[in-house]
Amino acid sequence: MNKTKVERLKAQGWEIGNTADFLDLSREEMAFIDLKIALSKRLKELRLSQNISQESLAKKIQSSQSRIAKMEACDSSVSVDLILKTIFSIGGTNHDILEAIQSLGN
Amino acid sequence: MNKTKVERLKAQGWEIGNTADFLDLSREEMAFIDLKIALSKRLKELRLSQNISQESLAKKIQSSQSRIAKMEACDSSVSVDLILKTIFSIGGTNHDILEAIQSLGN
DNA sequence: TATAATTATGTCAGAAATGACATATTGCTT
DNA sequence: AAGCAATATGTCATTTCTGACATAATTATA
Repeated sequence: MNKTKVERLKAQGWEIGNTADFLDLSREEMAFIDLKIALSKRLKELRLSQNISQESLAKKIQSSQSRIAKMEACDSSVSVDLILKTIFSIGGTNHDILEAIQSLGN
Repeated sequence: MNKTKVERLKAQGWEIGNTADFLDLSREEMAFIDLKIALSKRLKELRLSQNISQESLAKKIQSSQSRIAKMEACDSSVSVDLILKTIFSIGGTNHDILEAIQSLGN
């Protein structure tokens, strides 16, 4: 554990070869990934606050447990669209989205 | 092209408001579309504020004029991912995203 | 400890999004 | 009005995302 951000991103499939590449990540690429991570965290918080398993949430939105897991892990194979739809489906509101983005600062 | 009815109407400035039920749109579908529309509007505002054509923006992000047009029209064939990436690419920040969402109220 | 429940990871066929292109439409300047 | 730049709309081959499934790893509970 205690992975660096680079390692976490790499583990999730983001194309980051080394530190140099990491530094080469443009501001806009970084902003997008940070936003996506914030949303996936908020999704997990919402689910846990309702004591719902990934499996039952998956059924609720007609998806699968593995895809929920990937959403919450901010896997590169999931879209922001899917994360947002899921947040709304679990009862989240614009306020949740706002808070998630505000947590990023700037 | 097959946009959804609500997206076409909304994009053209129709006030859908609370009559979503006749279109069978659930609360979460509505929330998602409203958010997407707000982001696409903000993208257009950002581009216009910089006096940039869709064509030159397209080159900047290695896309095409038609796709920029579809983003700004909130076409159903474009993802929120693409809209967000484009907003950041044109110089937008989290603050722009926040403002767009806040404009939705609630 | 075991063993059940939950979550994580890998894969893949089908579905959806993408850039590109053609062409239509609008808006602007003379 | 004509001509031109900008934007809108439609289509399509390729790329990417998705649900589903298997199974591994983790966590909870007996």
